[in-house]
Amino acid sequence: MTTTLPEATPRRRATPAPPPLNLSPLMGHVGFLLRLAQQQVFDEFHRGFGQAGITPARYSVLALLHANPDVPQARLAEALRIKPPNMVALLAEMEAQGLLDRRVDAANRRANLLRLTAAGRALYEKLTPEILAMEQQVAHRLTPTQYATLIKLLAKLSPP
Amino acid sequence: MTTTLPEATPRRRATPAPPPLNLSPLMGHVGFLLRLAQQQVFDEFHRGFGQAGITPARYSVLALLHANPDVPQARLAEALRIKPPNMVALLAEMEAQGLLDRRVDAANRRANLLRLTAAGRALYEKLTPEILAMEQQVAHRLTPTQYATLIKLLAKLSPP
DNA sequence: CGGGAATAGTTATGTCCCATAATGATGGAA
DNA sequence: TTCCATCATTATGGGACATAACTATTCCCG
Repeated sequence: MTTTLPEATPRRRATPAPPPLNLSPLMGHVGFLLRLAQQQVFDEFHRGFGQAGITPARYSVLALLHANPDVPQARLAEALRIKPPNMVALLAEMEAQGLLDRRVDAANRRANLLRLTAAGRALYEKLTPEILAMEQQVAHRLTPTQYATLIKLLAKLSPP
Repeated sequence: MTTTLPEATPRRRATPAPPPLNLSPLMGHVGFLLRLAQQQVFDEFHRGFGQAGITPARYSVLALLHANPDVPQARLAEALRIKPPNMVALLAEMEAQGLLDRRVDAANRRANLLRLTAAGRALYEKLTPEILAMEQQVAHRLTPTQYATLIKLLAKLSPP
């Protein structure tokens, strides 16, 4: 291989200072700001945990089943705001990964009761501190107090 | 048609009080809260403005071109965090709607300079107060001060 | 009891947004 | 002039979300 230039330095032009756009009309819109923020967090999530086959949706299933064992999947879907048809593949994959069990409720044979396997619990407990750290790192422009305030306001925004 | 029952009253069972799930493990995760909040705002956006063929992405184009006429589309894409390939159909549809013009930059014939038509400007000016009102209505659980704080913190979260 | 309606999960399907790779046209720098 | 960067575009795939229709089960009520 030839001795190439170090990558950081611009090879040719210095990109003649493109004048920045005026973003102010969108900065008052909570919808736009939410989209930007979520894109950042999700990109970072996929970058850090996508290799391990973990997505935000799957992690949210782990978290809720860890705190709520033996819940039927329709009630999990409603808590996560995921439509029942979209839960099917999600849970089937996680079951195939050995993270949870779907067992028929003996008292109501229509319902599937969900619970984490030992592997699912272990994965949840391993991931949680890493994910919390990642989220705080994404919010590094905020002080801890501001971050806590943001969490509180976002929680207040959505219906209980 | 037969004289059916009024819809509001439950026909048969009173839904025997399903015990609520414990959501607390997710309430500390900014990623989950952002997803819930964005889903609310976007659902309301589509409910209120979808009929008119207006999506959040299209409105954001209107807003930025209103404040930044004659901007090349690559720089618009980068400001909105939309990849250039995904801008093509978006702008083509808006051009077909008569909301904007794409004209070749005489000084750089690779670039398309974008600007709103009179109809695009009029639509932007008509929509903006309605959308701001809708967003504040979605956030009705927050005081005006809390809403302003939320906007400020979200803006701080994303890179300038 | 027996039949109709609600519940629970699933299948099939479509849409929307986002992403990468490859192409063609143009411009700039050496 | 030649090489490489830039700009827009096409083709394509993936992921999250939605609705409609189907099956199986259970409940209610006459």
